This record gives sequence, structure tokens and C-alpha cells, in this order.
Amino acid sequence: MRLTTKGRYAVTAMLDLALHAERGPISLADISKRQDISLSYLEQLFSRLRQSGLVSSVRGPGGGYRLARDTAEICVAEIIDAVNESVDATSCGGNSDCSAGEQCLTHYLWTDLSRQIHGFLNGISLADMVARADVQEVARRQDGRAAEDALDRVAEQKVAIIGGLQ
Amino acid sequence: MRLTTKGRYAVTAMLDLALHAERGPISLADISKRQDISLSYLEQLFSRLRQSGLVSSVRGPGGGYRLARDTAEICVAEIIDAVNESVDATSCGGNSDCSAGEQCLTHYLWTDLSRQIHGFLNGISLADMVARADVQEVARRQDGRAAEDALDRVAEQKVAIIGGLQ
DNA sequence: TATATACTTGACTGAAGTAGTAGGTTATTA
DNA sequence: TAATAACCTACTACTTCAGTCAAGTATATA
Repeated sequence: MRLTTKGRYAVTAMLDLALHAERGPISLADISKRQDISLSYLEQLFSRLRQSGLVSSVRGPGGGYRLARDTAEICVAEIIDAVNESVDATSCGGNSDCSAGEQCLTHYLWTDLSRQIHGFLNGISLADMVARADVQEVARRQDGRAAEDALDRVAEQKVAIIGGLQ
Repeated sequence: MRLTTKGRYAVTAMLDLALHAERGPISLADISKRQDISLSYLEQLFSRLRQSGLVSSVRGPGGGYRLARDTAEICVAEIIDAVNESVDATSCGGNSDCSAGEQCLTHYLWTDLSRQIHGFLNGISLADMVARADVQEVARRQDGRAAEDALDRVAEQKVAIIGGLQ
């Protein structure tokens, strides 16, 4: 069992998608900026998310990704599964051949733990996350900063134009 | 967060110690045979378990390891901690600096998950494991096989002796 | 229809961790 | 003093992570 940036990034990106769904397709470049995740790395992750049927893509200018299902129908466990991170805590994958072909002493402990984790992550949908106050606050902060950055870019262009006129 | 053979082996070995505590110090060679874990690898793990004060050692012939505390006072979470496997699911270690120095969108999700896992593993002591029927069954099977192996070795010695006499 | 935009794919890489192996030294006891 | 078992150090093959780079392909707009 492992949970690394891979699964965390995937969930974060999917949540970003859920939060900005009303704007139409969201480009990975946008998510990359907002969530501070490498664009190329996001491309890899979304390739898997698309193959798993969690998102659909729209190509061409103005394109991007959108959720394939309602936010209430996508749970965190699915997203982590999609990017190939297993939440299984046993070494045998539940086959009970963990110690010289037979069940190891601690087999049931890991089985119980797996059930515990899976139950927890299965019970949380993107809709649940979107509804949380703390998530909304972070999202507001991130959107605010993105707007500032956009203004900065406009200002820079003005300076460049004025510089060109002189 | 990751849970690999390292943590699993450590818990299994500690449970083996708990199950055979009445025999006095248990050698790593015994555990290695019973649990099918590499002896050298066990040495590495027990070095950490000793440093963490979970086991004490007895050197010399007839020596080995024994639990430093009562089985009811040692929980699974401690053992996994001791061999340096973290059960923390956040990337920031709880520092909330996960996304460009600020809290990431999914911070609370990983914090909750960590609490969940830690609570589960903290609530299970070695005594709880020893008391489980499934654990006792596997232990009986392993002890039975160990006894058979011992008989086999005696038989081999006899053959060797007879061979030497001829 | 040219072109910018955006998604897609594959190969590659440095760093880190896993799961060991090998070969010693030191302490104890029979 | 020989055997036993803990203790210690160094090494290695392998895998995965996290990310980069480069070359594509598809599509909408001007």
C-alpha cells in the first residue's frame, strides 16, 4: 500500500475540476497554475483518469477536461485506483499466500486495515469535498491569486506596449 | 504514506515474539524460519525495534530477543513507526505547506485519513492479536511445521551417522 | 486554409526507497 | 575455547516516483 503525490495530485486535480465545472472544459494549464502541479505530470495522470472513464476531454482551443459523471457519483477511492495506487495493505492482494504459500500471521490485520481505508475513501465523493467549508476557503484563495496573476499579466503587457512606443 | 514488507515483517516478527514469549529469549534464526523472513533483514529491523525500546536483547548462545513491555502495552502503530514507516497520508507532515507554501485543496482529506489509520492501528495491541482465533490457528500450523522440520533434521543426522559407520 | 491552441504519446532521467546479501566483530555460555 | 547469536557496516539489484523533453495529432477560429 502506498499513497504518494500521484494519488494526492489526482484527487486535487479532480476536485479543481469539480470546483470550476461551470466554466466549461478546464485546461490542464489552468489546473497546473492553480494547484502548483507540473503540467507534464498532470498530462500523465489525466491520461489514466480518462482511460478509467472519470473525465472526458474536449480538444482544440478553449478545450480541456470535464468530469464524466456527477460530482456525487465520483468517490476518492476511484480516483486513487485510476492512477494505479493501491489502497490494499496486504502483500498477497488478498490471496492468502503471503508466507511460503500459506496465510501469514498478520494476514487478517492487513485485510481489516484495507477494509477500513477503502471504506473511508469510498464514502467520500467529490460533491462531499466541494461542500466542505475549508475546501471552499482554499479554493477562494486560489481563485483570487489567479485573478491577481491575470491582472499582473495585463499590467506587464501595458508596460511592454509603452516601452515599445518610446 | 506507505506500508510495505518492512512494516509488515516487523509486526509479524513482534507477534511471533509475543506468541513464544514463555520460551525465554527467541533467536532471529527461529523467527526467520517460522515466518519465512530473511535473517539479515530481520537483524536490520530488530536494530530499530531495539533502539525504539520495544525489545531487549540477550547475547550469546541461548540468547535472542524478548519484548520490552507487556503485550497489552505494545500497539501495532508503534511497531510500524519504529521501522520508519510513516502512516501519515499528508505530503506536508501536517505542516499545511503542501501547495506553494500554503494549504492544498485536499489537505483536510489526508489529515482525516491519517487520523483514521492511526486510530485503527493504535487501537490494536499485540495482546489483542495473540487473542485472535485466526492468529492462533496460523501459529499452531507454523509451530507444527517447525517441529516436523526438527524431526527431519534428526533423521538426516541419523542417516549421516549410519553413513559414517558404513 | 493556415495557424494557434490544446490534448496525446513515448522515451528518458535523477533521486530515493525496498529488499535484500555479504562479511565481519563482539559478547556469552557450555 | 568452540559454538552461538547479537551487532554492525557496506554494498547491490531493482523498482517506483516525480518530472522533463520532444514530437506528434486533432480542432476551432480568423
